[in-house]
Amino acid sequence: MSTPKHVAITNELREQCRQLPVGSRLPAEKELAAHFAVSRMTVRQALDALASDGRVERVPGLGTFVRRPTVAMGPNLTSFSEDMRARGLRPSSRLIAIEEVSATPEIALDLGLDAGVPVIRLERLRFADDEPMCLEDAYLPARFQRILDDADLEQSLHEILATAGVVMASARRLVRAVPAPSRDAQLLGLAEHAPALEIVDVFYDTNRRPAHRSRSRYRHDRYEVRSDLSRNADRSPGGEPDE
Amino acid sequence: MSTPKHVAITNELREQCRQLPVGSRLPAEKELAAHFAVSRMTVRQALDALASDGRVERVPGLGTFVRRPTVAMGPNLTSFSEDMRARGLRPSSRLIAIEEVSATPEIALDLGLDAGVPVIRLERLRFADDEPMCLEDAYLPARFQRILDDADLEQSLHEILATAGVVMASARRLVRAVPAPSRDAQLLGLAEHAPALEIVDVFYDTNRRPAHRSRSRYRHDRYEVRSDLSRNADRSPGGEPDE
DNA sequence: CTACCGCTGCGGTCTAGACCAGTCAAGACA
DNA sequence: TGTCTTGACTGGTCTAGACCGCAGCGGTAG
Repeated sequence: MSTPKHVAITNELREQCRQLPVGSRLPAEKELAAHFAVSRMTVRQALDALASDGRVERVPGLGTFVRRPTVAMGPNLTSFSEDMRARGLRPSSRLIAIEEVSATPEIALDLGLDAGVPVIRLERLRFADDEPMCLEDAYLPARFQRILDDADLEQSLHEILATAGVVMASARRLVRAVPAPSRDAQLLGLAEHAPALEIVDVFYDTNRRPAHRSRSRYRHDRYEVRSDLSRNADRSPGGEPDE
Repeated sequence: MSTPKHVAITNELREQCRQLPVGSRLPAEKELAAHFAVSRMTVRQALDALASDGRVERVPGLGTFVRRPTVAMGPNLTSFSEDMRARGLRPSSRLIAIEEVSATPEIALDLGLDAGVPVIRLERLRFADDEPMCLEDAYLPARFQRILDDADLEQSLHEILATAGVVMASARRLVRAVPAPSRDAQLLGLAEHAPALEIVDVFYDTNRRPAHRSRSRYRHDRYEVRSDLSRNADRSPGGEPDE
């Protein structure tokens, strides 16, 4: 048994959540424990993971409920695929390149690696409703090689990694405007020297380890970033886990 | 006992982490369990919480170590002046226009007014260390007329309003890339048709009333937006999971 | 001296119970 | 009819063990 039971159960339940309607109740912990033939504590570990991912909401005395509304942008971390679906568009991708390259100092810094070590580079043209939306240039640590080897890289990278137990929990984001290089403009269907919205994300997994660094150039006429700001953006050290 | 043991232990250990040097090792789980007179699972629950907060790093076979506190500031609302100072630059402004105009439908919607009512329009060229940084086109409800009459509009608008008791508490932000119109490019010192980073903010005061709507076009080569994303950016009201 | 091997201590996982507090509906009582 | 009690749920907390794989150390064999 290479993967821990609670990880397997987490994945199994995550898949079920995807298919269940929002708001529906999951089986009780005892029932899940019986169904998976494990102890209740193990089921709870899986449910805790789903709850901290925001996919599920646990209500004492009532049950555990599917919570899909992962709604809008704002301070919420979303993958391209989630983002597009939230905007009512159908995401798809075309793989342009996948290769092993040496990490540049910048990439190495973002991924917490030494410069020059091998990393995986992934270039994808991403579509929304079959229209080009952005060109993505992504880098991942070489330790994900096996995961990516078995995966369909025209699917959501975040879902591929999540299935392998690597869940993105936070990200550092940089947004700027750049003139689209002519190759990018051509791929995106833009005029020469049209502006592009460049977003550089460094994603961290649940262990606070950098797991994915991407630079995406979006069509300026098809994409904008929404966010909400507030004066008191502070996380409290208080005991209450919610709110 | 009103607070669960694992919460109390979490708080106790968090305090200890603050005082211990970064990188130092915490006592082993067994020792902590003995010290707090609880089971090891309870200690683990506390340590899991600290680990997911990033205050502690757990290394199998070695121990649990204090991590450097991660700053991870959320999306903070800042005025242009605060923003520039935070980047180590000296903010200044040149007032280009102040006038009373009729609200367009878009402006009226953002400010919660009826289309056509008079609003105050303010156009300012904003500098950082005396170099052009952005061109701001701002709209405010006419009720602020008297406040603005007495103010030096080359200072921070947010500070002027705060002095009059109108404090900005939250904002909705839109970020996109646009080709700079030639007049804007000229004022900003950009080449014709260079990209600009356009940020549209609608600021709300402490009463959740819209108070200020601005569209700023930033030089793409001098400005970028940084932000932190996380998976759990909960929404406030008591939205129950049932339909 | 080096290479290997086993020991010990560490966190990671897992179990099979237990009791608590909250929710809610059904039944008992006024 | 209306209110109260009861009990059968739920998830929340907690225990006292167990075995695993990994890291580091020290001793031993080459």
